[in-house]
Amino acid sequence: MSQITNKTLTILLKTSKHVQSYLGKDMASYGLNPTEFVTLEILLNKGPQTIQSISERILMPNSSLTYVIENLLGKKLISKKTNSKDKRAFVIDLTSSGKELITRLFKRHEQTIEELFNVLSDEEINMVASNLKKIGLKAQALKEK
Amino acid sequence: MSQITNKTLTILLKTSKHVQSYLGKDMASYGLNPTEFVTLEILLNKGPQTIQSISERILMPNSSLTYVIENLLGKKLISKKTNSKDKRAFVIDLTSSGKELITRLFKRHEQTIEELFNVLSDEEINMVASNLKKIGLKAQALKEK
DNA sequence: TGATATTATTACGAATTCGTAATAATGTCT
DNA sequence: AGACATTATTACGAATTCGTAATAATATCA
Repeated sequence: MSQITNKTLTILLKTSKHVQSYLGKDMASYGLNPTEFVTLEILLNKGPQTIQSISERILMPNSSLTYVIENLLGKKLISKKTNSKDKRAFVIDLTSSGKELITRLFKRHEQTIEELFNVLSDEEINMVASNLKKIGLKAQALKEK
Repeated sequence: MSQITNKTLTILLKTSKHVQSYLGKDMASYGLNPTEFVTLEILLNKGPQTIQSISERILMPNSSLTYVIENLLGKKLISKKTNSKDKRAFVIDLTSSGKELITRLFKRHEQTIEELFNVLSDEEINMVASNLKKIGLKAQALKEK
């Protein structure tokens, strides 16, 4: 039993690395690194967010995210405004050029992902997703205890 | 269609992060970081290796691996000897204390992984492994072209 | 043998991520 | 209001990883 779990773990981590490496290369051709890309993607699909909220979504400490936010601000792709409701937090949002960029790139990105997953049937994709999700939740639970 | 692939991609990357984070915490309690651990694991299970060979197995540039090797040498867990057959390459091997350590830790590590995967049946684990492998190979192929 | 390509390693600067502590605003409870 | 906990952010040093170029030994081949 431990043979297959260890092997599966290795495959999981390697696959993830290969995929990240491939997508990273794609994103680099847009002038963005993977973290910058997902940050913009979240702002596009989920709307304006606080830094804290983004950091939870992408599983990155907010101290690290600061660096990403600064770069995106430097590129004028996002804005950072004070929130009248809660003066502790800033609200991050896409600028118009940021929105234009990520909208365009996200379409290309989706095609890239489709190409990646077309080695599997829809049913297989769903099964992989649900099983991976179980493992992810277990890992999360184990870590916190 | 693109909905499920994008969602599955997110799950894959998140799961991988959760798992790495959990295992990383476990390894840190042994005084090793994940890269150091897998390096020792490879030496244990695959025998003595050149730096080049290790770097290919763990998908890390050898320029990065140098840093890892230096740390492991500093901890006296590995040795680095010249190879009479090919004077370009050094051969990395476990020291006796390194072998003792990784043998002990690997047993604990296997139990940890089993606990992680026991949310799935053996059949499901095998299915996840084979499907992920297909995606990994596709990503690798796409990246190289 | 001499020229050239290949392989393995190293050097090194830069990018990225992390962890811990400090700061400021807010919420809670008496 | 005052004491205390919580939340969001920032500061900052350190760890880790990457990419590119340089070096040295070896292999190949005319």
